[in-house]
Amino acid sequence: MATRSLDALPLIVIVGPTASGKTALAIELAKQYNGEIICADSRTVYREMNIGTAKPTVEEQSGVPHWGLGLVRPDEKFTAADFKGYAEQKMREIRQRGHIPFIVGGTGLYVDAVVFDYSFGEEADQDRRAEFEKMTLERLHKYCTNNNIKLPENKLNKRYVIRAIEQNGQPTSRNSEPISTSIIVGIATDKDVLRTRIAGRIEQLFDDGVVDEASMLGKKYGWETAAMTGNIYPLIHEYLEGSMSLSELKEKSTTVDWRLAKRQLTWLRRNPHIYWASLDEARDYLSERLASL
RNA sequence: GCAGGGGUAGUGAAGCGGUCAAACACAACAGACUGUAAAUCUGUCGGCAUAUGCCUUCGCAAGUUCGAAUCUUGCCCCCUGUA
Repeated sequence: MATRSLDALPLIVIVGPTASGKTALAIELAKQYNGEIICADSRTVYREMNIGTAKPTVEEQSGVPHWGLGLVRPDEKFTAADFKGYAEQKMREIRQRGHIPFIVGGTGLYVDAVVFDYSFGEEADQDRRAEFEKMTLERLHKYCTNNNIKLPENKLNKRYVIRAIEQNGQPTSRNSEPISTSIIVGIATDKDVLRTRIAGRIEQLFDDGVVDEASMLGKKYGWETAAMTGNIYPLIHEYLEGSMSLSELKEKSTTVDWRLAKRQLTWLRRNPHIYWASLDEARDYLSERLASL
C-alpha cells in the first residue's frame, strides 16, 4: 500500500465523560471494522491499577488490540507529551497493518494533544520545579515580572505559573482544526442517567475488590505518587485508616467521579468539532462512516 | 422527672446585642486549563434585581431594646448525665 492511502485511513476518536460507555462502543466497532484501540486515559497507563481505573479486562477487550494500557509503573512519570508521542507511533503502526486507529478516552488533554497536534514546551527539570514549589504565588508572580515571563491565563494557579516559568516564555502551538482524517464523536448522556451509571460502576469496583487493590498499591508505592492522586484512591486511603465507613466511602467515591465527569464535559464542550450523539446514535453514525470506506 | 448541652442557609459548623444574608468546609452549579489533567485553579452559591438596591431568613411564639441569630419568657423537638 502506498503511504497516501495509509494516511487516508480515518482516525476514529471517541470521547465522553467517565462511565458514558465509550469503551464498550469502541470495542464493538473496532471488532467489526478492523480497528485497534488507543486508550487516551491518564490513569489506565499505569500498571497494576486495574480495578480502580476501570481498565478494560482482557475478556472485555475481546480480541481487539488495546494500546496505552499499563505503560508505566505507578511510581513513574507519564505526561501528555509522552502520550502524544506514543499515540502517534501506534497510529502509524496500526495503519501499516491496514487497520483503523481508534482513540478512546476521557483525558481531554491527551486526546487534544494528538487531534490538534500540540507542540509542547520544554520538559520540566524536577529539581528546579521543587524550588519553585517552595515559593509563594506572590513571589512567583514577581519572578515572572522580573524575568519578563508572561503570566498564564490562570495566573492564580500556582502550577500553571511554574509551568510558564519552566517554558520560559517559549510559545506553544496547536492547530485550530483537527487532523484531517479524524472523525470525532462525543457520547452525550443524560445527566441523571450518567449519575446512575457512575454510582453503579462504583458499586462494581467495590465488588471487584478496589479496596484490596488500592491497599496493595499504597503499600507498594505509597499514597503520594501522581498515579494515586486519582479520585478514589485518596478516599480509600482514608477509609483504610478508619476515618470513614464503607457506605460513606462509596458515596464519596461516586461524588468524586461525578465531579470528574463534569470537568471532562467542561473540557469537551469547548471543542466545536465534536459530533455529539447518544451511544446508539454514535454507533449508527460511526458504522455508516466505517462501512463506506 | 431533674441536671446539663443543643436546634443557624442543601449538609456540617462558626457567630452570642449593632459593621450579619450570616465566617469556614463540603456538596451543588458555571468556568479556566499544552510536559502533574481522575491533576490544578477560578467564580457563583437565601430570593429578586445589571448595581454600593430591595425582600425573606438563624426551631416556633411572644417580649426587652433605637437595634436581636445573639438577651428574657413560654412552647416544640434533639442529645448526654441522673432518678
